[in-house]
Amino acid sequence: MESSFAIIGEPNRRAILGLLASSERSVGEIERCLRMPQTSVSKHLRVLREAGFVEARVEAQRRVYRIRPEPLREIDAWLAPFRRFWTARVDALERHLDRMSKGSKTGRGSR
Amino acid sequence: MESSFAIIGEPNRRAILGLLASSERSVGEIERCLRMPQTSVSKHLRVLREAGFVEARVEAQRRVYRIRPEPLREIDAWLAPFRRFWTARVDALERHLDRMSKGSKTGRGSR
DNA sequence: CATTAATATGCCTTGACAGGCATATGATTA
DNA sequence: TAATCATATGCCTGTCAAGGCATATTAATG
Repeated sequence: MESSFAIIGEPNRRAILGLLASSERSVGEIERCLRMPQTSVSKHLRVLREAGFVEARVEAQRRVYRIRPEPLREIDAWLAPFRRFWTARVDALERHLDRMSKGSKTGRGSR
Repeated sequence: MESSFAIIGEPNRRAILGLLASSERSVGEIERCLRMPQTSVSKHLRVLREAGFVEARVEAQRRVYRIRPEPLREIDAWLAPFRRFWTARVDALERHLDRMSKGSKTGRGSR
């Protein structure tokens, strides 16, 4: 399961990440929120953990999972070259860039 | 092959999209640039096309493919709730937001 | 019309992985 | 220590999709 991209291809995994986006949760909480079998949650969490999307803090018998941004950032970065397709308010400009090719260093801090 | 996320899970597909990000290309050009069998390119393009990532213009015997932004935008949108994890320069602010919840419109960029 | 170029499609095999179930591990409390 | 809660792991099975290969389709050109 190499790439970060493949990891978020799985809907349940996205759901888990979505949940954790708002705040950290224990496995049991995730299980209940998403109504998915505990064993399944644990497995997905393992994948997410090994890919660096989440990390766990041990708290008594439970493990509280939280987001780790790096892989998501990587994905965000990959999207960069495409942003001009919807960021460019001026259509003409976009068309222009299209044939002038490489000029993708669109300086201006977008985000 | 439902979701847009699953689509970009495939490395070759990302490569194709990456190529098209700079400018539109024919199947043959993609084939040569990426050194991947034509039949494979065509299949991936089909998947990308059906998922709305690309569209083709017919030009004589060749089909020139170009990016269609929508699905990529969808992915970009999905990332939104996570951006605060790396956008927040001030750690304290982030912690704060964590319990104050929604306030993610972090507009103002310095630098 | 025959040939060649450009692209698409069908079939087949193989490998990955999600889901279900049972069970193991580890920590807690009585 | 036994019983229980919380989480992880192992095995098995079905599914689905990528890659290879041959071939079909469509357009251009001689």
